[in-house]
Amino acid sequence: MRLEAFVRASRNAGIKLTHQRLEIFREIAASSEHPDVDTVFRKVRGRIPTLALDTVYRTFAVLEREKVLARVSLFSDKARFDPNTEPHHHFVCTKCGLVRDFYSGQTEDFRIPESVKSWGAVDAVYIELRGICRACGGNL
Amino acid sequence: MRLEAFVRASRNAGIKLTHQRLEIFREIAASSEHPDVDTVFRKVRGRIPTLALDTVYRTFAVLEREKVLARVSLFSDKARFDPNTEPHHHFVCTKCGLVRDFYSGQTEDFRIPESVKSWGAVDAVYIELRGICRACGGNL
DNA sequence: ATAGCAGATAAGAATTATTCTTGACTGGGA
DNA sequence: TCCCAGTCAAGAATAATTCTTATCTGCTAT
Repeated sequence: MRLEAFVRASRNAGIKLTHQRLEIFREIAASSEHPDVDTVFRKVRGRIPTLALDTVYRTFAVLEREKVLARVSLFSDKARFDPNTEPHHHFVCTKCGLVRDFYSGQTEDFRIPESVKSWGAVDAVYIELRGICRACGGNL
Repeated sequence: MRLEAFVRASRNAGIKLTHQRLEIFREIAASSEHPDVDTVFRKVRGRIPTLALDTVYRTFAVLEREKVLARVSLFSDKARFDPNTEPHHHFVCTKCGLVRDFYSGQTEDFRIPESVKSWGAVDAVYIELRGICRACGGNL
């Protein structure tokens, strides 16, 4: 169960296990929909009426640093656009945010899992290779 | 050449081909680094000093709608977090934004292109299946 | 070539998401 | 129980994005 991992990670990292953090974690762990910060805030506030939105942000930041959870999508803050309209993929440096295009014929071979097929129709297979670019110390 | 596609698409869509739009498109088409809106704004402003930031946003919105370019990363505006720390992938509905997790053993088989290897070290293969969920009309 | 107009633009205000500041508070070790 | 580093709430501050309004301009029909 995820709650245990959370408790364990908190102790390891020397992070205080507060009521707020517990409820925030409970909320996001209970959902399979990756709710945004504000949604979590409103839900948890039902249980802790004095909760501040900033506490939700800070809690997520801490849990992300401790790898208890991960941010969905690396490119978060600023909008970026891609003039390349052919189907292609990206290599992304998780350190500096560098993005480079690459192509692969292998997407044809990808077998869509049955579970996914039952959720809807798949139009595109997008692959993101995440790593560290040379400038940041990858492949030295 | 991309500029032609842009000019063609503009005419097709009945969009006016203004000086500003041309320069904004030139700027992003010239770069392979998917610069953010503000970077494009500053560069183009060197050539058109009266350019407004909002024009860059509007131009990208129009070009995105006309499919002349695409937004890098679907989840743009709000931060979302994922309590699932095992390696996994996502099915994303491009209409309503629904996100569901799925697993696949096939990432092991993915051959990293040589070009990518030369850019840096790859740590993870993330796959995003994009389509339309049932609720939005997929798989009817 | 020119007029007229639908659509585009600049400028700055407004909105929305996120982070910072400050002073009060608390979990948990000594 | 005391202590204090770390945490919290509240609201201000920042940053990204969008909206409003008045002015202007590309383009089609003339």
